[in-house]
Amino acid sequence: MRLLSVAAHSFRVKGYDATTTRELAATMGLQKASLYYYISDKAHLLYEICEVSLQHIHATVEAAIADVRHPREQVEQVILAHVRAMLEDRDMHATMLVELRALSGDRRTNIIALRDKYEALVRGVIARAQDANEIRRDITAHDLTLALLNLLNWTIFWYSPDGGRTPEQLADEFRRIYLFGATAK
Amino acid sequence: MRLLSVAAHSFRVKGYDATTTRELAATMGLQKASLYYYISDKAHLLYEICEVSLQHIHATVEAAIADVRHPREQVEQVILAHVRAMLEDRDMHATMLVELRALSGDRRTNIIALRDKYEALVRGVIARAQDANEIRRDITAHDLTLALLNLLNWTIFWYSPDGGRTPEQLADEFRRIYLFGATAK
DNA sequence: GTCTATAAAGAGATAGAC
DNA sequence: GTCTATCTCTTTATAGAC
Repeated sequence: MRLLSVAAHSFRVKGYDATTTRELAATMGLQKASLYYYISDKAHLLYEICEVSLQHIHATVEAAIADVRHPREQVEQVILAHVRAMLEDRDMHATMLVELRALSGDRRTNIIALRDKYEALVRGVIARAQDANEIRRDITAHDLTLALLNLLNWTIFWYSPDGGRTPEQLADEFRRIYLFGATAK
Repeated sequence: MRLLSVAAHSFRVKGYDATTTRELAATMGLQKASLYYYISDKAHLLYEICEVSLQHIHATVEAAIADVRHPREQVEQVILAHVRAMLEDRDMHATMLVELRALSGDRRTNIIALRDKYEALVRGVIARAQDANEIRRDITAHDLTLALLNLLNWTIFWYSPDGGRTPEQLADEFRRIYLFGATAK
């Protein structure tokens, strides 16, 4: 639905609270009241954005590792797929990352559950690579996962497609830094 | 000033726009009108929080590397000082990181300048370590800096002091991952 | 599906007394 | 410094016609 994209764009640039239903309606070429034919309330838009975002990332990363046997190669595919998915739709994913706190009640609970499920997917990949002795074991899979998501997620706030680098090039830099470190030659 | 801490806390938890001056006044034990004895407008609070946050991080990191000669040790000190400073006052620094977009005009310009100045400080450390061949040169100092700040900054959104780990322990994990990678043994 | 009109509540900020 | 009272504007959301 196009309304979701319009909302995601405004939510990323101005924030959820600072975006008014009037603006969204104007961008869609509608009157404010007409929005309520499509949505029950403003928070519903945010909820759907977060849901679509997390489901998309989960499915993309899951598909990327499906046919990969080697544990360390799985880690590499997670990095590439995650960066690609995020940067392909910055509006959606940046909104999900930053505006979750604006949700409340069941909506919030559901989105947090989806986020935890995705984290568990990544953590599983890391843990299996540790079992195969391909990833260091002096740091828990939990912390290695948080560090990886730190490294990848923040990118969405400074990346610009006009910067001359593709998501794939950036993902490869992150792959080298994450796996081999900044001191590697 | 205590008002700044109260505001920073609400801004981090609920967001700048979702926090009302009425709430801030109530938390301070004042009437809404009394706030305006201390501030000119609501955005002034956000501006001061961002300013104090960035000045504090800059000063802390600068002090941490002042007496360190060895280039790679400087990088290590940046990691430790940055993580320590951030986690010592999560309210202030998380607000600065997320709510900058709510500022406009000169206020926004000034804060972005402070942020750029801090990034330049870190980039200088990385670049000198590259010159000394202590840090890999197949990735630009610019990108190595962004990757490092990615890794460190996002932490503030999931770190809890109740989690059983100190900022120093986390900083050491980040140091190992950033310098030597997740595959190091 | 989309409109006009409007209800109902909440927001930031100011005036002026004490 | 802090108060009460209030202004003015903006917000989300609904009613009901077409």
